[in-house]
Amino acid sequence: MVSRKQHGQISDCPIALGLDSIGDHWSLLIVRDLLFGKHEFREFLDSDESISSNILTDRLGKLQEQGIVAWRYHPDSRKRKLYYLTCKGKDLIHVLVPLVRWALKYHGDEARIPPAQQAALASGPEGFIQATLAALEDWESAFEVDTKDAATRV
Amino acid sequence: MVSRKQHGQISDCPIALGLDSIGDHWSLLIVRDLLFGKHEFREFLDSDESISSNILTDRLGKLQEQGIVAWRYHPDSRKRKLYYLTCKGKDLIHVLVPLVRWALKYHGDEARIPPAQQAALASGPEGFIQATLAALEDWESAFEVDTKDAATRV
DNA sequence: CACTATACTTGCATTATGAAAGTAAAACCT
DNA sequence: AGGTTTTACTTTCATAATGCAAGTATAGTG
Repeated sequence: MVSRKQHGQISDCPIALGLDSIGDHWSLLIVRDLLFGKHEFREFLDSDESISSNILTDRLGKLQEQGIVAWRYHPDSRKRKLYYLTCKGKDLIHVLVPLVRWALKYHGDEARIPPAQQAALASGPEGFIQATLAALEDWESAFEVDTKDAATRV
Repeated sequence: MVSRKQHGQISDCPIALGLDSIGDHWSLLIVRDLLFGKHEFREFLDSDESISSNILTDRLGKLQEQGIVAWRYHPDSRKRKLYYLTCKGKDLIHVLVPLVRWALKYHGDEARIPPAQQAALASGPEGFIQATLAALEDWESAFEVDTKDAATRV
């Protein structure tokens, strides 16, 4: 195990509490992948940011501990796991979208958005959120996961 | 100098770019302090999270490099610096507020909010943002800082 | 001109990170 | 059935970031 504490519950400020959950370099990027259609270990490894497998394992574990991520076996194979966001995890879209808007406003020249999201984004922040969550719900019913139960399967 | 690169520009995803600016344990907490009336080195040191002075120096430097924070001397003394948020920095309130809402929703039992913010928060997210920014602007005109110029004074 | 306050810096021990290689179990392939 | 491949991790080890304590430089104070 690489590590188990993040920042270590240093204050009762909600911002500090929030950062304690997702305020590291990788957690929000994994949440992003999960929001936009990636669900397997290998898919996260293959993202542009090229996370190491040990860090990915660690962060997936922490996100599960916090009830942000859960998983089930792939229906076709017990050697594949399908990770997905719980309600708590999906709610982070309301943090991610303002972050994207800020980054586009001030670093828009360096930023590039995958074509798949371009269209949804054109409909404004609210439309983008609705479209993204609707796509996730399609996936959830296709794979029969219920994001109401935040329980971690071990 | 403790460090100069954060994550190191690993992809052109706006989320990764945003995290590169503020995705560490301390930067957003400093921005929070600056949003809510703290302006001096010692005040940041005295926050509940008890940041180390070397880390504080480092992060203030990085935030200045990125045009999120600037400073001027205290009118009463050239040995005191007054740090303040640029427009780019103040805009992060639109990221912080959703983060607070998320944390309150899922960690509300552990969270505690200073009385000063309780009232403003009661008027809803938009009212809170307006009240916070209005208070900042009062400070800015009292100390004659112009947050339109993001230039770093050295 | 000593004394204090502010804003850092430095040194050093501890902890986190990252790249590469290794492993265990399931599935697939003659 | 037995070897190979795939998936999801673990382990190892070098490097980088962090955190505490102590030190320094400069401005202002008595």
